Amino acid sequence: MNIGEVGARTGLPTKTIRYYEDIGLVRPGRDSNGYRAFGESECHKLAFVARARALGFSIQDCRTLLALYEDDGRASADVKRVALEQLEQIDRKLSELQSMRDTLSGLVKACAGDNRPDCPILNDLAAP
Amino acid sequence: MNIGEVGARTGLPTKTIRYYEDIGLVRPGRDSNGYRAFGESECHKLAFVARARALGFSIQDCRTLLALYEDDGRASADVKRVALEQLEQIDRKLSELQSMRDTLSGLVKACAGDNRPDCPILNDLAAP
DNA sequence: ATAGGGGTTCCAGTCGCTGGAAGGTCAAGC
DNA sequence: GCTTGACCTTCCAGCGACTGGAACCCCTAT
Repeated sequence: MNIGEVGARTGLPTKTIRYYEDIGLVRPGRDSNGYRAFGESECHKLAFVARARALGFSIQDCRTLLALYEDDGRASADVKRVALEQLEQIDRKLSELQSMRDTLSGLVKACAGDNRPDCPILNDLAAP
Repeated sequence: MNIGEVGARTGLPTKTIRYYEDIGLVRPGRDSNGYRAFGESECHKLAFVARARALGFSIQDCRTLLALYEDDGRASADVKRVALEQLEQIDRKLSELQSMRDTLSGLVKACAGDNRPDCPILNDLAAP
């Protein structure tokens, strides 16, 4: 399978797939013409990574998850721990964003948005 | 005022302040010994930027907001537009994170987290 | 023979810092 | 006067996870 087809199947840009090879996430073979040759399993791994990335897991987490996935003797607790940490990370980010949103939306509401210079948004940034 | 005091006043690391000078956000003078010399207004600008950054505005947005702040003839509509775009950005990010959270928390709940290898999280990543 | 659509490599840039090395400056204490 | 330590300076490199572009090779169809 060429890189283009893998991209089409996984939804990953070819650039990203090459990058994933660069950093050792996958190790496709090579055709005699120098083209990367992906087997089903490499393609599957990439799809796995694509889904993990879509859940916000870091590349390092993806490495860990892939290793666990390929380890028949894994404990699901190990997977769960990684996932829980990611969930906590998301929650931290969510609450940070939510508090930004609260502040900003208050300021936006307070701003007339007309052609006069008076502006509560700038006032707040200048001295909250 | 030396960079250290500006850092203490604004809460910004000195590294960041030097970086902000590098990219032209502020233009402190220099003492005869080569040290940066910040006046009240430069320090105030940095505090302004620090607060804008804390609301998630990009450096480019900060430039725009600073310029508007310093323009007595601005229209508050121009400020509001920048803020509204940022609010929308935050909302997009929030909903993306929320949907990650939903998926991930469902998977985490479904995972026993014991020492057996069977794991819904990995199953989902492998084929959702 | 040529055109196009694959593929390859390598290098640089993104964003917003952050770390570290190598060195100059200043105030306090001995 | 000398040392110590905290400050300051510059410059260069690296983070994460790609992304863009240049320059080139390969394959197929017309």
